Amino acid sequence: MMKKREVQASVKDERLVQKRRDQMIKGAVTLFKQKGFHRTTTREIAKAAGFSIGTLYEYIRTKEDVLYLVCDSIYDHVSERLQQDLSLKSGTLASLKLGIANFFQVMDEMQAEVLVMYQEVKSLSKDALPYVLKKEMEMVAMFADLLTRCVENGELKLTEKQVDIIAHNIFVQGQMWGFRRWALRKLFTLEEYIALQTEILLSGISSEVSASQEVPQK
Amino acid sequence: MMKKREVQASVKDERLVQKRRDQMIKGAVTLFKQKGFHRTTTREIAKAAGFSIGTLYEYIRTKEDVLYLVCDSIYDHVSERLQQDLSLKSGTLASLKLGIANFFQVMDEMQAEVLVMYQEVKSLSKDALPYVLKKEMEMVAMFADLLTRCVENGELKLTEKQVDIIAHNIFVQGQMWGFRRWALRKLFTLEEYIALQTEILLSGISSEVSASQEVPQK
Amino acid sequence: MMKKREVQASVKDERLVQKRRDQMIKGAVTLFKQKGFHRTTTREIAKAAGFSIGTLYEYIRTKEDVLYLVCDSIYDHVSERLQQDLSLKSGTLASLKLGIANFFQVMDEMQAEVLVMYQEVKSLSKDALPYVLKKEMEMVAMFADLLTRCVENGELKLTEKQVDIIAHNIFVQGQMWGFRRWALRKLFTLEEYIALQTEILLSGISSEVSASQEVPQK
Amino acid sequence: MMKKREVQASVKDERLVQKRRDQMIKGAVTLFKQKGFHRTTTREIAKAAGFSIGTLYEYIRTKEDVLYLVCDSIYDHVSERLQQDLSLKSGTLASLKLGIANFFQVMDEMQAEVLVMYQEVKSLSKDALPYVLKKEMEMVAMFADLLTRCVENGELKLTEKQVDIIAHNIFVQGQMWGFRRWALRKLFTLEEYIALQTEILLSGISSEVSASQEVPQK
DNA sequence: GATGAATGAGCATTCATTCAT
DNA sequence: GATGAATGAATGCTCATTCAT
Repeated sequence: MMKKREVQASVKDERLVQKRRDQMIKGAVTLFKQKGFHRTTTREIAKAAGFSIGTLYEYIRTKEDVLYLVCDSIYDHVSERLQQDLSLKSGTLASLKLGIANFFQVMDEMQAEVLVMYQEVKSLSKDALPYVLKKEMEMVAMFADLLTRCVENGELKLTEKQVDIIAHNIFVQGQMWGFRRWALRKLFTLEEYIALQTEILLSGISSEVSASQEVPQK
Repeated sequence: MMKKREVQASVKDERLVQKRRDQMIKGAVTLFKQKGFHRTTTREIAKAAGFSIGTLYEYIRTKEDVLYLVCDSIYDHVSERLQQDLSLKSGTLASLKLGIANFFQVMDEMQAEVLVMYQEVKSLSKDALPYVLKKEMEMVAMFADLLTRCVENGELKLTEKQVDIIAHNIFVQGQMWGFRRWALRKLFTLEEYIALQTEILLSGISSEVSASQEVPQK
Repeated sequence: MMKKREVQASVKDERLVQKRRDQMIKGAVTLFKQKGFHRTTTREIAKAAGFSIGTLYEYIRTKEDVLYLVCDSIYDHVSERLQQDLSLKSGTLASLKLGIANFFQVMDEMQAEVLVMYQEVKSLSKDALPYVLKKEMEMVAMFADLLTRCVENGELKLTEKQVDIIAHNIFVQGQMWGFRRWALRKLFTLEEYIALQTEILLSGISSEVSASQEVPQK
Repeated sequence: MMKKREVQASVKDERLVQKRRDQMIKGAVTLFKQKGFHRTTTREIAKAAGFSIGTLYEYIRTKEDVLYLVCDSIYDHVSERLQQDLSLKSGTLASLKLGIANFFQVMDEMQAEVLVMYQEVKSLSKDALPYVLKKEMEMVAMFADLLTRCVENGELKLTEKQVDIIAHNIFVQGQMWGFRRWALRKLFTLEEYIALQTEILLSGISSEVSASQEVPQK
């Protein structure tokens, strides 16, 4: 796990800093969702967080810090959820399916946050960007690990490269649901989407027989 | 095909308008790539396009018009390329593979433009956004058509829903190469990426025997 | 009569200059009425006049020239109308009444133009302003002359100062009808206004008996 | 009395808002006098008021707000002065004369402000204009009241319409002194002007014998 | 003589950031 | 620690004027 990039605060009391930042992040996410990072003013963030503009600047140095804090917080939430699901599973096909399903579920729940993050990361300074990108790689790596364990267990037959690309695909298809929900919702429910993607993903890969009969035919 | 949303120009000469807008788009893409839409000033756009700020505003009404013009131009380029590839092909597996490969190729070539577009669309007004999103759906539909023809020819066995989701997947995996090249490049060349994705896509789907022997083993 | 302040034109043909300027003034008055001088652009003036912005500048040097031309033209019209009425009349009370009535009538007809002029004169340069103000004094002087002739004829008994102030009053009350028509119209018709003002003006001044029976009692 | 149209301020402290706006109005009047509303920039207003452009916008929303504030303030001053004079007087001829004299005096003192207002009101938005015009009607109404009381007391013999028109005349003659001082000053002192106008006004109207002996013969 | 594309100084307004209270 | 008034650089956009065709 990486060392956190520090955002400097004037206030000393660590507990207070955390509390204020949580308020700040909560307010900022709502605003960024609505209007994006650039169209949101620091005053609005302060107001949404429930304190004055002066106080806001006691806990951050620049507006960009808020974006970083938001991105960091989102990743923490998603990572945490994933870790719970993934780390404990043995390398079985069933656990893989569950992991994927849960990931898509998280992406659905945090859709707004994830959307915000992907549209605004590029606004992060050269300083913060790599940190955030590395976080993303960590999440892809979790899926790669899961797949690798399945391969080791003989449940899947994949080359290393295939493991990598499929891990990426899972991750991207999860994001896709968050990103393109406006289009996909017209075609599928989340459950259908999960079932279809899982089936396609595994159909050519698993040692099992094709699972096509599992696809819900709405 | 949709009717184009018009961007109003003060200048009457249509040929000149086209020329100046091309200069403008070219300059703007470069700048948006570097700094994003919001951090780019209209003055910078004018300068990059090779004319004065006053002249810029002879060809657009607002800064957002530039973004719209950029997005529109990107879609036109990509669509055009796709149409060439896709429309002429008969519904054979070979033609599908070619179509996918070409799409990924376009995404690689236009990576910067596509990246710009995806990070900035949300900055479009409520007026322009649906137009751009519809363009995207058109492109997904091209793949869906292609797949449907393969199904009709008996080369693939897919339900309608599967056609839809796979069309989306192809599209998103193309974008993924554009978006996440920074990560993927460390793992694959474009050719490998194309080969791997194609294989995974078709392995569980086609009526043929698994095509695993085609995967390049670098 | 003053020498006209010249507005320089690039075009030589005097007849053409006059024609184009008439178009220009007509268009400009309409626009100034609607939006005032400052909110009207030279492009709009050119368009309203029926030619291009380039052509506009063949006949004037600056935007302010248009305002001067407009003001000058309005004064010419009003002066001309007044001169017809006033100069020919002998110094009788009846002729005075007629003169006043006609002036108020003109002010009613040219209300828009006069309104424009009074709200925009201050925008004239230090160069043009005195010229326009002198025009105004000339018009006041016409009334003073008329009154003086009445005094000489024994129809009125007035000191010189009284002549001056009454001339001003007549002029200002005429303008008042133009300026404050929005308020006055709710109270009086033009005819009533003329009758009332005339009566008030003359009641304390003329050698006759009070003319109160002339007041229309609507 | 009308409800005030509110001009929104970001600053909360009402006392400070009033103080800053007073500074602002004072600076703005000076500038508008010199160059008119349109030729005055917001930066100049801020500077004249003694603070930065940013601070200016903490107390107004748009440049037009400054104009409105100026107009409003002028009316308040004039109204206040008038109210003191007019409201307390019984309906005697002497009090009427005093009222008129005081009004002309105010117009002389506030000449610059009044001039500014009359040349710039038309620049007010459709929102603010009616408010300002109504203020004007209120002032005319004060004179009408005064005249009516004189009629009731038998000091004047006037029809209702005559009351209305004379109230308007008084008001306009007051403004005339402010507006046309450049011309009138050559002919009269303020005192002479007041005396002459009062005499003319009352000579045909009052129940007294003509007051011509009161005219100052400078 | 007429046209209209090009120019760029100028302007209103915003907003991140600071700092005295 | 909290507040919010003050700041002024920065920005989108306008428009009078010019000049090559």
